[in-house]
Amino acid sequence: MKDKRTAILEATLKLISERGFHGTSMQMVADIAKVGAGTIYRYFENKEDLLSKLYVELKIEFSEVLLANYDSTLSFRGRFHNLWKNMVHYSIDNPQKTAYMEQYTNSPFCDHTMEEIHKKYFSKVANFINEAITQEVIKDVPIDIIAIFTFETAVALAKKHSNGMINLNDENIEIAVNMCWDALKK
Amino acid sequence: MKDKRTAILEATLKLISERGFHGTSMQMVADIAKVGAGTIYRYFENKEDLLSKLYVELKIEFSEVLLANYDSTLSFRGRFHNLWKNMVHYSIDNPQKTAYMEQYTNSPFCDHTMEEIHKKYFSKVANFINEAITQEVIKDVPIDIIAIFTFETAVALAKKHSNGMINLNDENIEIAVNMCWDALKK
Amino acid sequence: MKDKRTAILEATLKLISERGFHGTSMQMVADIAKVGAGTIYRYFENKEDLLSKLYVELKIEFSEVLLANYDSTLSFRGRFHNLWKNMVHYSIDNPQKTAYMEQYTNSPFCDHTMEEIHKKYFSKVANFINEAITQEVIKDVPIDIIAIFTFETAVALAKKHSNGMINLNDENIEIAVNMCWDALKK
Amino acid sequence: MKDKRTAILEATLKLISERGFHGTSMQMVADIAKVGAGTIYRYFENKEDLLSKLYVELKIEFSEVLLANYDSTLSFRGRFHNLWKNMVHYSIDNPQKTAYMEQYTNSPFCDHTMEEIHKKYFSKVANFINEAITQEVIKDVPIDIIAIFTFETAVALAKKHSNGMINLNDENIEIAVNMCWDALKK
DNA sequence: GATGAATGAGAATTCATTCAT
DNA sequence: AATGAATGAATTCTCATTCAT
Repeated sequence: MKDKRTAILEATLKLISERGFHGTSMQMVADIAKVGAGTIYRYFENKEDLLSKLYVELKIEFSEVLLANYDSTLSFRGRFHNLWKNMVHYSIDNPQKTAYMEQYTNSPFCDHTMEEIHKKYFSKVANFINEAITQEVIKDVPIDIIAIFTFETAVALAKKHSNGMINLNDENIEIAVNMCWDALKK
Repeated sequence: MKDKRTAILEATLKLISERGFHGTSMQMVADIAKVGAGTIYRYFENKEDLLSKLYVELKIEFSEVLLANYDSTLSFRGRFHNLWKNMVHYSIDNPQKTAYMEQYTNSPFCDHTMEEIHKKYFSKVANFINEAITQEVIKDVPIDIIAIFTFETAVALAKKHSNGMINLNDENIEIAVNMCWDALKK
Repeated sequence: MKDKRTAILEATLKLISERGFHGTSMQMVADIAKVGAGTIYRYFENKEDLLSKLYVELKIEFSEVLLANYDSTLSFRGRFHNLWKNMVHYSIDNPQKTAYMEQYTNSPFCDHTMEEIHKKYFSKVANFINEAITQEVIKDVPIDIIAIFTFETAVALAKKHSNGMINLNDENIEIAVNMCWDALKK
Repeated sequence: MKDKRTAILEATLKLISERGFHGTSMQMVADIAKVGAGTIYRYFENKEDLLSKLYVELKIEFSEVLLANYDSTLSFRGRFHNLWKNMVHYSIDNPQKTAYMEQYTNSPFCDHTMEEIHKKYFSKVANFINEAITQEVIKDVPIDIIAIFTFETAVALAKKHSNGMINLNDENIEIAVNMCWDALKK
């Protein structure tokens, strides 16, 4: 059954986003998932594999959300606004998933295999950016620098929102997306 | 002696930046610091305290570096450029310290106590930003949003440089600082 | 079906002779036997029972081989030579079975129940020995001491051969059987 | 302190000779040794290392006992009798140690590293045997075959004695040592 | 102050066995 | 009869922390 696998992944997400890798034992995952401890190992090779599989699933989901309402009839600016807002809304609406992905990225589990996966699932976004560069709508700078001014800022904002440090209401989102666009546009 | 305390902090920095919280035991710290395992507990209450104290020291050092060449006769833009470049250069030159701070920030150890400390040591920078807002040189937006477009971008860039994903040469730094400024300026 | 039972016993023999009791899980046995894990428990009560049943079957086979070419027209010496060589050849030709039996004998599984079985299946050999004692061809000593100078030496030789420590060619076998006989003969 | 190390080794010997490798957990060893579970790992790398170190210590002790009363003024036959009786008496007097060594030898832990150790500590015995061969007192056969007719028989006898299958009184020992000698002598 | 041997709770993982299908 | 997913007790081993020296 897919049920148990899903329950395990959900328990892992919940626990790790709240307590960190450190503070989450396989037993805890099993308990929250209402599953025997050994059952986890029927679906995942070991703890590292569990964390990695969860990360990949979340990244895929995230990448799909970004382009949910992609509309090629819009201006680049309009498309960028949509993309960026999707990112922020997802991050706000899914604080656990966001926290998990951030934590995973900054952990020794996240090796170079993961970068491949990252690139694979974000290729559509990369295409959009490259097109905008070619059309001279945004600055002609390395795409990784562009990424920082889009992804990292969006995620960081959502994180501060979840922390309660910022109130990301519509007004503030509008401010932020415009700051992003100012940074990128030619 | 201050010596042992310093040796412990340095060993902690080295080990954790290379192996993560997970992979660093108190025994390892003691060995690298050439100190008995029990000695750590004369200077720090426990592991969490050690990690936290190290974080605070690094944050203070970092905050002091930022304003190293602060020159009130320069334009806001010029002062911002200096500030931002200090940040990037420090991050590039001190990859272990940067890695440590990032890791700590994304860990469950980093609770709200830390935010206070953060604010305390960055008050001078905050003053500079607020003055620029008042003088209508940069956008009038919450300071935490400003922070994201300055700190987070700078650190993220340095991290990608350390990873080898970007080559942060002078040209790229100039590009990035201008993107930052475009995001902020009115 | 007898098929599955046989497949399970063969898989057990193969695995345990190669990997030991320790290194052989019921799942491995099931996999090699191409049988569901639960199926083993239709034929054997539990792991211990499986190991014990296999041991008994091997001991029976072994005891039958010993007297394969028993020829009552031969001298005692001739009959002993045949018997002993059968033993050595069987041990050399069936290293897995020999390894299994040795391992089982030296394990806590092998309790006193097994000694009964041992005696039962080797009664014919015991009769032959006792007859030789009565006829004053071999020394009049307890049969268990005789057994050591026949069985144990044969098996130990075969084991050293399998290890590669001795090359049990025909010459060496002849040497050894004569040493045995010298030990026994009056 | 050597105390704890010794206590751990003694507990291991006792438990494993009674319950086997399988049936002996590190926790049991710790409990019997009256030591914390972690303490074992201060003295031994892991379970395998513990078992191996114990084996080596026992083999050394055993090899020393064999030649305890070696007297070069005696005939070869006399020296062999002493040697062999030492072996039997040690095996009878130390059933746990004997059981342990037997068990270890027949386990997957016992790899080829051990053979080196075996040869090292029994070199004096080997020298004695080789001398007897040179002097044409015993048969000129491979030393490993000689070894089987001395060591294996002695240990096997002692084991049967411990099992209660044989009563190894002085008479029976005399019988057995003579059988051995008959097997070896020219 | 400094040490490091000792501790034992807790971690990840395995595996014999069961039982619903 | 046969299966194999599920289980959870048991295992090995780690490591933060203590405390006698």
